[in-house]
Order: sequence, then C-alpha cells, then structure tokens
Amino acid sequence: MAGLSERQKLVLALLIRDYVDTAEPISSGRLVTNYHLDFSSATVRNEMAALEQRGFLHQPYTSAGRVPTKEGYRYFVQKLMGEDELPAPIQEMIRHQFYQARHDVDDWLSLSASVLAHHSKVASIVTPLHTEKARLKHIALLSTRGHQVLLVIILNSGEVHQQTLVLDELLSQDQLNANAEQINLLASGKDAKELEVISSELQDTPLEEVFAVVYQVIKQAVVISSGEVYRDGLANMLSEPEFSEPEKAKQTLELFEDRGMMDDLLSRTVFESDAPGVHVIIGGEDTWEQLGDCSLIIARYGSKEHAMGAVGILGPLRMAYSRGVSTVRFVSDLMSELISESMSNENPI
Amino acid sequence: MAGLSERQKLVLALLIRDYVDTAEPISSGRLVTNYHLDFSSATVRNEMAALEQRGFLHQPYTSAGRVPTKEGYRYFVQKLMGEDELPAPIQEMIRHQFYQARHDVDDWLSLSASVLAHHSKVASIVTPLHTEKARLKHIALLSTRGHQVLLVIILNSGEVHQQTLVLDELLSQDQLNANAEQINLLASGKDAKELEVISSELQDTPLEEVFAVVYQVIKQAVVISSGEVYRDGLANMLSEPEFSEPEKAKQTLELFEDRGMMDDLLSRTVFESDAPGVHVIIGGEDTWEQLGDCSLIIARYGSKEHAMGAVGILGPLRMAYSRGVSTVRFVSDLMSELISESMSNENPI
DNA sequence: ATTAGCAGTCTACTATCGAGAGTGCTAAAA
DNA sequence: TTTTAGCACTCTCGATAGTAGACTGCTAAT
Repeated sequence: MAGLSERQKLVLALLIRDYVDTAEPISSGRLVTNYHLDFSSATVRNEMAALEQRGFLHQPYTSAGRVPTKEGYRYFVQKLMGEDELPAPIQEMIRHQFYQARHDVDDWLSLSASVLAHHSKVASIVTPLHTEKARLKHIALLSTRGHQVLLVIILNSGEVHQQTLVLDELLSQDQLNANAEQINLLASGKDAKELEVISSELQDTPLEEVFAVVYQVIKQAVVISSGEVYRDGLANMLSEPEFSEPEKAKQTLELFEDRGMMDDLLSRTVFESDAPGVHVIIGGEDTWEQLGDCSLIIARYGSKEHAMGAVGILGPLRMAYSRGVSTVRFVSDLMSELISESMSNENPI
Repeated sequence: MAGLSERQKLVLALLIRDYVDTAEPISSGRLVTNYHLDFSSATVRNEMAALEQRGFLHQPYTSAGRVPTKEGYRYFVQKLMGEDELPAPIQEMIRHQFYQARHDVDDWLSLSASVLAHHSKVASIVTPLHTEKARLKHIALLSTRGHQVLLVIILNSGEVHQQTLVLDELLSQDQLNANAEQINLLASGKDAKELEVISSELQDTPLEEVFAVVYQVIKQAVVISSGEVYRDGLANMLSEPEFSEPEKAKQTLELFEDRGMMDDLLSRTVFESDAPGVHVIIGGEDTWEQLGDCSLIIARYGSKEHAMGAVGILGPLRMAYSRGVSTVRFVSDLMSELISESMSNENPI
C-alpha cells in the first residue's frame, strides 16, 4: 500500500479542518471554494474516493459529503498535523496565573484543569503527582478529636498522604509526638520493601497499628489512584453536536465520572509507556474500547526521578487536535518546569 | 382562598405520583383507571379544572393531560407528601457500608455522595464539615521538599486544613518542630479574633510568615467554601427526559459544576436558616433564580456546637420528592450520628 | 353533586412530494 | 495520462396534508 499523494494529504487535511469547524459532511465543491484550490471539484472527488478506499473518509450516505473516520484522524495527527501554538500573550497570561498560585501543587493542579478546559473547549483531567519508588520522608501524628488521630505521611517526592486512625488507647499530643519520633527514626528514608521488614519486626509492639497504616499507604503510593483527580469543563462537552443524543452524552459522562476507568487509561498510556511527550488516543479500538467515540490527548508532567502525574483533555473525535496537543504540551511542560523549579532547592534531610 | 377539598388533594397527589413515573401529561381517565377511583373521569376533570385555576396544574395544550406546576409540587411537598422510607434492609446495608469506612470523615463524605446518587437516581452534593466558631487546636509544620513546608492546621472540631508554604529560610524538620511548638504554645485554643491580636504582636519575628497563614486559614474556616465538595450521579441526570434538549442539560451541568453557586445555595439554605431538618427547594423563583428548572433537597449534618456540613440531591422538578426527602434525611442523620459518636470520646487536651 | 355522552380540539404520526445538494461516471480536453 | 466539464442519479431534508386517537369541556340527564 503506497503512501498518500501530496494532493491527497492536502485534501484530507483541509477536509478535517473544515469538518472540525462545521460538524457537517464536507463536499468536494465546498473545499475548492473555501480554500481556492487550483484544481476542480471533480479532481477532489476522485481523491476523496481514493481516501475513502483507504478507510480515511466515510460517506454518511450515497451522495452526501465526506466525514473523517477514526483512521483518518489518526493519519492526520501522526503525519499531517502541525502544532497550533497558543498565542504568546495567552501563554504569558497562563504562566502568570500559575505563578500567582503561591507555589502550592494542589492549586496548580486545579488551575491546570481549568486552563485546559477553557482553552481547549472540551473536558479536562489532571491527576496528582505520584511516585514510582516511594520512600518515606517522615510522618506526623496529630490528635484531632478524642481517639481519632490524623496520620500525615510525607514521601521523599514531597507527596503528602493523610489518613485518620482511631486508636484504642487515648494518647495526648505529646505522647503522639514521641511515637511519631520513634517511627521516623526507624523508618525514615525506607521504601516499601524495607518497610515491610520493619513492619513484621514491630509485631505486637504498641507501634504496630500505626506502622501498619504507614506501610499500607506507602504500598499504595505506587498506584496512581491515590489522591484526588481534578476535572473541569464537563459542560463544554454538551455543547458539541455529537452529544446531542442523550444516550451518547450519558455514556461519555459515565466514562468521565468513573475514576477507575480514567485511572486505568491514564496509567496505561502515560506511565507504562516509555515515550514521553503528548499521547493522542483517537476513539476506542481493541485496547481502548472504553473510550468509544471520544478522543484523549494526554501527557505526563514531572520527572521520572521524582514524581509524575498526568494532564489531559477528553473530547469528541471531532476535536481540534492541533490546538489540543499544543495546549496539553504547554500545560504539562509548564507544570514540569514549576515542579522542577520548586525542587531545585532540594534539601536532602 | 379556601383550602383544597380532600378529593382535590387526592387528585393532585395521584397525578404527581403518576407524572413522576411517566413524565407524560396525565389524563383524567388514566387516574381513574390506574387507581380505581370511585368517582368518574368527568368528576376528576372538574377537580383538575379547579386545580388548574389555583395554579397547581398546567395543560401543555388544550386537550392534553395535566402536568404539575412548581406551585403544585410545593403544595404537594408541604401538605400532601408522606415520607417514603428506604426499606429497612437497604438502610442496614448503607449503615454497614459506613461502618466499614474505617471512621474516616472524608470516606464518609464520598460515600454519602455515592449513596445519595444511587438511591435517589439523581445527582448528589456533599460539603465537608465546617465550623462556625473555629478554634485552633494545634498545628504542625512538616518539611516536604526543599524550602517547601506543609502546614497542617487542626481545629477544635477535628477539621483538618493543610497548606503548602515556601519559606525564605531553609529549616530542618527539627527546627520546624520547634517553631510549631512555639506557635502551639501561643495560639492553641484561640479563635480568629484572638489570633488576630497575636498575629499583630508577632510582627517582625521569624514566626510572622507562618503565623499569618494560620490566621488566614482560621479566618477562612468560617466560610463554607473551604474543602472539597463531593459530587456524584451526574450521569443519572442525563437519563431524565427533561434533559434531552442539550441546552437544558448544559445549563444544569454548569450549575452543578459551578462551586460558587452551589456553595451559596448550600450556605443560604442550610446554615443561615435556623430550621434544622430537610429543606426542599423547588425550582428557581425570586431568591433562587439560578436553580431554573431544578429542585434541591438538602439537609445539614453534624451539630451546631461542633461542626456542620450539608448533604443534598439535585434533580429535575419532576423528581420523587418523597423518596428524596427520606433518603437525604436518612443520610444526614446517619452522618450526624457517626460524627457525634466519633466525638463522644472527646478529649479536651 | 355526579356522570354519561358527545362535539370539538389539538398533537403525533405517516405518507407523499419536490427541491437541492452532492456524487460517480463518461467522454472530452489538456 | 491526467484533469475536468457535464450530466444522470441518489438520497436527505423540509414542507404539506391527512388521519387516528387522546382528552377535554360542556350539556343534559341522573
């Protein structure tokens, strides 16, 4: 199967561009008129027929215009698409917003979600930072109410976990401090494996209960599903004509609401793959069936050495991939930059 | 304006019941057949005409069945509706789920949202606990990464706030502990007003920066907007026929996504009103214009002495109010119970 | 006060039809 | 050989019309 001719590529690219705007099947004549092509609509029709043969275009019915298929979009994204950078002033504005967020990672996350949703006009997802080889930095035990104690666990990456415990014994804050101190001495700097050993050694001591939880949290810190996932721009989706049938809209919303699914998608794409950069997944097929008729543009941020998270957008197949990719790239780069900046004055205990 | 006759009440109640099920205008004959009424459809027609006169019913067009108006629903909820309790085994099941949630308030919150969404088949909202007269219990400073420090603030109510700070100076965990200790000695047990005094006294000392933040957080703790609001069941809404026009659906979703609006609604209804118990707000009117064609069933949980939050459901006008009210009541009572239980072994340091 | 009966009204559904948009093919032009 | 004009053909979409049927409101009888 030979490659596409230059003219075929042009036709495909223009058709997708037009279709993304109008959401209506694109006719040969329309392309010629809109883009002042120097060949006739009959020629375009021939090229379209060829593109349809290749599975890149589809006719809703005999003698309607053409619509891109998933394969068409994929070819477009892989081979034809340039990146449509956000205008410099907008980039500046976003940077500014991030710098105003008083260097709090949580604020950055929700801001990312909001920026992505706003500039891509589709829904956005942002997962928190997350470390692959988590090491305990230290813990604190804080009395909250009666027998309840807040266990705060800080990992080497700076990741924070918290968990409420209910102790059998009633301990004062001073006693709790002493306990925490003991655990820190024992376990600081250890990873999950080493903690397991300590955990078993602590069997039947007063520290056992607390320590078991610390151990659990560290163990769980290697799966992405810890921490809140930020979402935004849900309402954007419903404006798109593809979601005018409530059935489709409902499916998509369910996909979006279902944490487990999203986590799976994110971790499979971004974390298991070694390729950094922006990933574009267009519609469901074999491995990604859950996506259905949605596309996902996603990238990780942070660094493998410290901690990583993912930012992405979810929209209909017919979305502005070019703008989407560069927006996701911009935000993920910005996040990485900010985080590495805030880690550059690292203090090794 | 005299009250409604018993038969009018009956007709209104049955009509609403039927309409909630079918979402279609209800005819006189239908009521007679479905409920084996011992008077004729002509009589029902007369009563319907009277109810329409009173503004409780509406005819989409001459010679279609009747549909309840907002006023009709309001009358129904205030005067006619009984509570449709959740079946005992389901109540037991829910209780069980809550008791398994290892006594962590955050888990309870998300569980509440999920239970409400599931059993009411509409969308749910749950706000975290929040204290009116917040007093500082104690704080902790935990080094996370480099100059970054996690400030954990525990209030008397057991409410936990956290905030990342970036300090100018690089301090070790021991130094941080010392600082935190100092602040705790100074400020523990104080409320916002007293902290303000301390804050000004601390001007130009090394503690100033940290203390300023503690002060801010305490001050903010009196507005509900602190902390994450839990939502669930968005997808449920889209199944309802009233949201089949994307325009309506979008509006509602925007309402739901907009934190500020929701916060406003919640705090106005639940916190400013002295009446405890379940509040039902049916559709937008004067004060609640934002709600549009949605209804909100909401109740607070917790107690005025310690801390309060709100749980509620948001659905179309045509919703099962009876079931909704009892579900919200059940969940809010359960939450209150659990929280007071977990506070009963209060330890006044 | 209630109700049977009936005329009147309005929607929802179906069928039909024509305009228009767009294609594929063929044959001529480049 | 490639491109293109021309044309017949196809299919949707919107408008129009007609019909079945679902309810009502009214009137007159019970």
